[in-house]
Amino acid sequence: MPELPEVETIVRGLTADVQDKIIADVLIKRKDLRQKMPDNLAEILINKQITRIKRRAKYLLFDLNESHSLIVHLGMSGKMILKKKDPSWQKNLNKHDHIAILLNDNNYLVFNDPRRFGLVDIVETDKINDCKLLSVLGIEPLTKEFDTLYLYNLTRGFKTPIKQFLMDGHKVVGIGNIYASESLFMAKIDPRRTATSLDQEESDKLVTSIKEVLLAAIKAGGSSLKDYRNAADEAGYFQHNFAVYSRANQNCKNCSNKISEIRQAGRATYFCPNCQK
DNA sequence: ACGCCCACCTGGAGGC
DNA sequence: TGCCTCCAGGTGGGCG
Repeated sequence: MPELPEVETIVRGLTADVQDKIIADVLIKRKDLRQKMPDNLAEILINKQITRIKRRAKYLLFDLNESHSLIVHLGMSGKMILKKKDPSWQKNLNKHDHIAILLNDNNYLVFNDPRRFGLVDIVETDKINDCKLLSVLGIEPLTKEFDTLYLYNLTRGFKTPIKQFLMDGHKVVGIGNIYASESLFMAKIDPRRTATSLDQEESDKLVTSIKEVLLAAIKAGGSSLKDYRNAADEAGYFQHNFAVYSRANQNCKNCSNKISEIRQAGRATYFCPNCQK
């Protein structure tokens, strides 16, 4: 569920209230997520200060005393929510709350993930870029390095459809099923086109569109289709601005033709066959 | 290496 | 009410 804008919204939401706090206690209820939590996770976390909260791709990163970094991925259904102080915090956890982190102001962070496609891991901060999860990641789309020529060169030789290419985190990170459809609509590019078929002009439009769509979604606090919530447990509202996603058979906002829904690699894709070539 | 398919897991929605 | 099928913001492993 959460793509780059949703994770970024959580990072921004947590920063003011969580940065510089010290971890006072940790309760782990369930370790068997997509990847099993390390056995020594709680003992590493306790008494560490959360010095910085960052995002890389769709990962939340919590730097701890410049020694370790806590890595959290929300998968499809994960939430990371800051809850107000509660003397019975350990007893009042909900179903699918897998780990709770008590801070020294007695507020506590809860990671909830019904489908358990997410994960929680801990690595030494100076080795974070070499760790298995992060070392394979592609470029951040909101950096200046991600420009027309970068995308043009990156796509050379790839016959996979451009929509699937955009969703491949080994190439470009953060773009999931919603923002891939939205970006391609804005760039007027057919999602079924092969990646390598894009010329420089189209690469330019696509780079611009990706950045615009992601920034607009961050500004709107992310998209909440069903269960996405920010750090304060509130819904985002970018879903009201979708041009094509989940709008099958509705009118295109440009030309008023019907929006099409197709399946690509098992995922729904939405596009306007009239506008997108 | 690339491109494709599948699995992982739970819950909500809709059909009958 | 209940049962069944399909669907969902992600990702990596395994195959040819």
